[in-house]
Amino acid sequence: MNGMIPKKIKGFRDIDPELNELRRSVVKKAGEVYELYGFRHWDTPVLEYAENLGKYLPDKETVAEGVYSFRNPETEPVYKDDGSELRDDSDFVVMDNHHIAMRYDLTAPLARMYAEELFMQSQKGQLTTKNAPLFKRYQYGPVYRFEAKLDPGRFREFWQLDFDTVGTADVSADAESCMILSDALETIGLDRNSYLVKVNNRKILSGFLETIGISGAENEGNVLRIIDKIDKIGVEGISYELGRGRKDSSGALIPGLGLDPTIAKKIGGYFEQFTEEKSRSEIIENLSSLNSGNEKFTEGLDELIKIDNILQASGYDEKRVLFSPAIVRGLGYYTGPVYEVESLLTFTDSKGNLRKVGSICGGGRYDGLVERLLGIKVPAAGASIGVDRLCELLVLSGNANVKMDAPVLIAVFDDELMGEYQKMAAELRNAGVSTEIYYGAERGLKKQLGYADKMNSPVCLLLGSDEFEKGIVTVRDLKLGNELSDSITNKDEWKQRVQKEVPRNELVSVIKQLLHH
RNA sequence: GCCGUCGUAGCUCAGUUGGUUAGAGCGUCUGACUGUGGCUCAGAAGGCCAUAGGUUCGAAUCCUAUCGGCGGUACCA
Repeated sequence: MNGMIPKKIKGFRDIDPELNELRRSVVKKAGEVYELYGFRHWDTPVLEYAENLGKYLPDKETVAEGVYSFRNPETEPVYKDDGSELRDDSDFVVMDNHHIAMRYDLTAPLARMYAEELFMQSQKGQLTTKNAPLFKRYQYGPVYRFEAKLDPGRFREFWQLDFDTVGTADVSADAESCMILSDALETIGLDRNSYLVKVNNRKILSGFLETIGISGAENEGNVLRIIDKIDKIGVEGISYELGRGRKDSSGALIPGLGLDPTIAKKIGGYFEQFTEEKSRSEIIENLSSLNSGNEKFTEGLDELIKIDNILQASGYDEKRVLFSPAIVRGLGYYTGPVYEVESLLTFTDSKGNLRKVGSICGGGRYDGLVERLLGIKVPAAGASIGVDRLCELLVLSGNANVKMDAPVLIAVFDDELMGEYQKMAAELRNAGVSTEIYYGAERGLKKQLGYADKMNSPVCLLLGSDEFEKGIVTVRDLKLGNELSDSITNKDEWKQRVQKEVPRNELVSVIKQLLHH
């Protein structure tokens, strides 16, 4: 040992076969839905230059907050904005060990991939917002965040399953995002009543705040961050936090934003109207009546109306997609419609409390993300399923029904017969039956059957010299044995029922029959 | 990060106001059953009571720090 006991890093997990299977089925089913909408599967690397990933660079004050990053062991040229190599006074190319970071989502790498492809064109001025190519892709895989607090379903390494459309400003793409999320979740196996896609528009929020005198990215962000908590602390709670602050249930003091009470009241009053669920048309009506002619607000509202029209035309009612004017989404980069999916499934925790995991998908429109890398505004929209959180939820709520086929186990009695064991195994595998020969060191039959039991093997094959000479195989139906084990009375009789001798040349067909019942 | 709370066998937990040798159930292993798991019976192993200090004649129990879990809060591209 080198000063470290074997253990995994906090927030990282070993994935067992059952969870792997569940995750695989989630990704497969949702991916097929994405493909139905014309998205193609791409992958990008886990590591990226930190500069490309966003503003989260080490060595700045935002340091490593939330990201895993380090220096590239290899030195490479430093580039200027126009893509040419930076040179020092002696005209040598400036080399550096660039900062490298593990991706914290799949959207930033998408922006990099898109921007990388078009960089030269953009430098030559051949690329404009107008002719930026349309690009649709979906992608899944692990992303990494250096989270301080790890809730159930929240990890430092976790999978996301994204789809994005780059190169369109049409909010039809946003409407489609909501439809896709709904379709995907239902294909994965969620009931229509067990989730809700909720939609809002940042332009409406921003416009509203502007009308009451809150503008500028920082002020807006501060307020939005508090509004985002409305689900948790209610309208009253956010009023306090906007103003003087409040004390929470644990007695901790939460500092307020210190806004003028009349402004805080206006904000509270606005959201008060949306605390109960309303139909999309009611919300549109409601928002229209609140519209004082602010440009952003009007634009956002028009987009929402368009989204509603598309959803209606496509047959997505309020059971699937709702408008929810208090949805903010934490991410700073959203510029228009935002959406998230709330799971309504519940589970009981170890203390017997009924719990939810909350949001399982999120997305929205981010018209500025590619611009940061390319200098040209390229509109984009997309969404992501939090695969691991969803899997956790499916397991906890008892909705994870993946079937795992375990292999037939061939018990080993005699090394001399190993050739025969291999031959049986090959025959079964050729017939598509997954088969395993017991290679454990301890060969007591108890051990071997115990292993088969643990692996959940449906069948165990016993072949010793007796059977070999007689040209038979003893086939033990472990699955049937398990079913009968409750009613076991007479051991010998029970053994007779679950075990039979099968002629060697009929083995494959008998096993296939056994497995299919 | 901050506040609170908890930490006793592999797991779930008992453990009296500080008092001798720290318990149970489940699981594991062994045997009854030398080629037959689950049922049954008999037995065994397994603990520096999270770690490190301190208080005390005496600490699983009280105090402090650290680490880990949980809850809340903050942050979340």
